[in-house]
Amino acid sequence: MTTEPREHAAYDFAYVQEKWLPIWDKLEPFKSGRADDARPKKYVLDMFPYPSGDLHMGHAEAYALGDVIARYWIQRGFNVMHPIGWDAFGLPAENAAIKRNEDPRIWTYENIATQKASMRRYACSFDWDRVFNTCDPEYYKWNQWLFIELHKRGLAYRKDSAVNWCPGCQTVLANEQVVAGLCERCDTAVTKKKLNQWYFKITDYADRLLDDMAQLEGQWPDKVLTMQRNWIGRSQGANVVFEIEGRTEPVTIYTTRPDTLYGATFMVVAADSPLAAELAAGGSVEKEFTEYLEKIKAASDIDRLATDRPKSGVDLKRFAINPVNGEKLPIWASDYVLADYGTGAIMAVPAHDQRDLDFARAMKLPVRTVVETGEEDPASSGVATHGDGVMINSGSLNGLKKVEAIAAITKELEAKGLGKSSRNYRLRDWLVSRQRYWGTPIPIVHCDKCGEVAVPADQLPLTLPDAKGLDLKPKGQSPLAAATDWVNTQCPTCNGPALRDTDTMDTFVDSSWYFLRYPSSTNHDEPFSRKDVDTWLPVDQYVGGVTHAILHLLYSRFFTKVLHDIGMLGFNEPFTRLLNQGMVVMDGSAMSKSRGNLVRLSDELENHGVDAIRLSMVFAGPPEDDVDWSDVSPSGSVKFLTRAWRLSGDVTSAPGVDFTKGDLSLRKATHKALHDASFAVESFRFNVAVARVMELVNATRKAIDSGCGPADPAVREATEAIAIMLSLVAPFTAEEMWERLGHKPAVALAGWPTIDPALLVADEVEAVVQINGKIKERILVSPTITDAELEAQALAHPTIAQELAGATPKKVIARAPKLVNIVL
RNA sequence: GCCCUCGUAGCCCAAUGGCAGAGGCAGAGGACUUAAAAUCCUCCAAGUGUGGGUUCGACCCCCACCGAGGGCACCA
Repeated sequence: MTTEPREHAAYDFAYVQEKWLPIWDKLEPFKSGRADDARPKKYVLDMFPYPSGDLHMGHAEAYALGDVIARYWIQRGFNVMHPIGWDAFGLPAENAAIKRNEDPRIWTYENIATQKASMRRYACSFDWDRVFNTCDPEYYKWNQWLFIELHKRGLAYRKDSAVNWCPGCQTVLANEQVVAGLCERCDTAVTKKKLNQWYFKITDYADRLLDDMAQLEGQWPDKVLTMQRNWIGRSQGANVVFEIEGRTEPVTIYTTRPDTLYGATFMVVAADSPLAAELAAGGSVEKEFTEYLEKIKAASDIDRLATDRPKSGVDLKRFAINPVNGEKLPIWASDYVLADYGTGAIMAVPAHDQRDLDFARAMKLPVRTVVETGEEDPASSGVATHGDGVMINSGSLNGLKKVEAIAAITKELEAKGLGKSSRNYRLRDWLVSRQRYWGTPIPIVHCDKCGEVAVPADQLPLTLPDAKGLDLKPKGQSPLAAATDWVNTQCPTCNGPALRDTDTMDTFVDSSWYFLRYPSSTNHDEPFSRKDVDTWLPVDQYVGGVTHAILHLLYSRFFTKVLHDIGMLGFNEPFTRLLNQGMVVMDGSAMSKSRGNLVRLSDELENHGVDAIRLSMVFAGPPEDDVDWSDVSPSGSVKFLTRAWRLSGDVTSAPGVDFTKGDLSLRKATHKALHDASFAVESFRFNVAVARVMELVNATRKAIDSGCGPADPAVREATEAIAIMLSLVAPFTAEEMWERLGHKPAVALAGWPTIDPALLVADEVEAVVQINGKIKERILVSPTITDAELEAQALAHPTIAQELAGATPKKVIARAPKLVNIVL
């Protein structure tokens, strides 16, 4: 736009936006420093977007918050890297491609261009030199390289397993794509299907993923740490060996309560485990068992997850021998025991485990209490007791407490070779295969002679075949399988005919290490250089939605640890500090087209301007809270920005004027605002920082209109401070103010004003005098007064003396210079 | 069922255990104006979900309950 400035009495945000964007393009204020930069580094990272269309309100909030942090540290003199890229592989592009019958690349790169242009207009302080997209062969080449590194170390492997299967979409689903038992996209009930798939062995890192969280304590939201702990779900217990009648091999069970071993009255094996099938085979129960197995396999996740589901199972008519007392325990098969947790078999102690008790009552099995807790007998109450108590009916354990009994029995079992202390995890290995087109091809060749062979590094990237001619519709097999020219290849080892793996990688692989690539985004020889990561990593501040609290963050932590072990990284946690912003909602619920409460970002920007929208997002409340757009007032933000902008036109002193000659009370307000705003930003209370700027704007307005007047140096000092503070939130307004104040762009690089500590202390402060906690008097005292002096002044005060009426205080608490409390 | 977070003016939100109010929205009145808009000034409001406890002193710490939101969910 080349319109001349209108005669605008009011601040014209549209004009100001068009005016500064090309100037900033030329200045490139946010290029992070290169090798010779002496400033201390800060790596501020926003979670990269998925290019699903243009930016929406959620992006507007996230990037506004990340920008405040990045711009703050730049002003504070740090060499800030604030990069952006696109998480560009994934199903929405594939679905759009199917619908439009074109290559997913077209939709993806168009959307990236759209989002990039919107980010520029939104004045994000990104370093545009470091951009990459995960669907660029130059990027996914390194996914493949990393896959092979994991494969070399046994951390990438294939296995048969029952995976989530959506009959509607004809594809496997990740756990996170199954919402309440339904496919998140088509709402079809998800079933299980046995498939041979690739996994990453994240379970090898379970303990470190848990224990290293100690480093993150206080730096990450507690909520996220708790969620990760629960997700990993480490439990401490013991494996116990039970002999089985008529079977050579004993069966090992896992329990967290070995102390209750004498209370076991039956054993349960997972119905879908090989063990259950073997124990049922050939016996009178085989038919009944097979029917049961068919029934539970047909059950959807919906049924399986129902909380009040009655227990079911089959008596296998076989017996296990309790190692501590030789008792014969009937063995049952049931679906309440999971085949892939622990050993897939449990000892059932109905008195002290609710599930076992429910099962025992349903099947009329005996209940034996072995911990006397003082509560009602579980056999009659139907409520299992979990608490501590005294062991009974337990041979050598009788009389012991829970902890003592666990130690004693574990030791006893270990001595006899019948058991040992053991740990289990809820965390499962990460299923990375996807039967989809738009992802990173798995760089493995299957050869009849040589088995699975990694594609040699010099043949990477293994690029996706052209989408033209491929049917991308989901049909249970990867679309890549149909690209016969691509699939048929030579074995890299024996040069014989071989087939490529046709699956692609989960897109979470792409995002698990992208933050390592930004410092080396143009490196063609390695995924990242050790020198670059040593310079920039770990990420000092990560900003993103809480929706990624578990998966993305857990996977990234896992990758970081693996790369640390390989020797490519010198640290083991990728993100030092984490901020989770809330969502933008409307009238209390998430925005959606179907709900009819969608607010379009482009409309809001059109109506109120970029700065007002950014300000509204930041000022709406604490960043981790949801922003309800019906509660915020963008027009109020416009009003405030206009008010601030007007100050810059009122200042009449010249740039460079000596501030120390300025009005003292306004100077104090300025320095206090700078001090408080710094503190607020550093503790993520951006809304409070904005409130401090508003106060200073009000104080400056008053000083101009009815105080020291526009020519006072303090008015310039205050207005310049306002421009600099506003540059974090409202860059256009701030830049315009900065120019009107007689400075050259860019205000983003002006530097945070130095705070004079002498101006932060008041000459006199008001101290409160309380009697028995009730305020009786306020007195003006020096801020440096001692406790004793304050106490003396308080007691000598006429009002207080009168109140006391000669009574001797029991106690006097003085907290100089704020208050005195006299206790009678 | 288990775990986590949060309840402060009409609304959004502030308050290192020390005067409950910083800021904003909405509302009322006034100045300016022929009038309106814009702008400026002034005013308005809760005793902190409920009940206990610790403390000289509690919005803040502890316990119980009520309410809202979120996470996990047959993990032995």
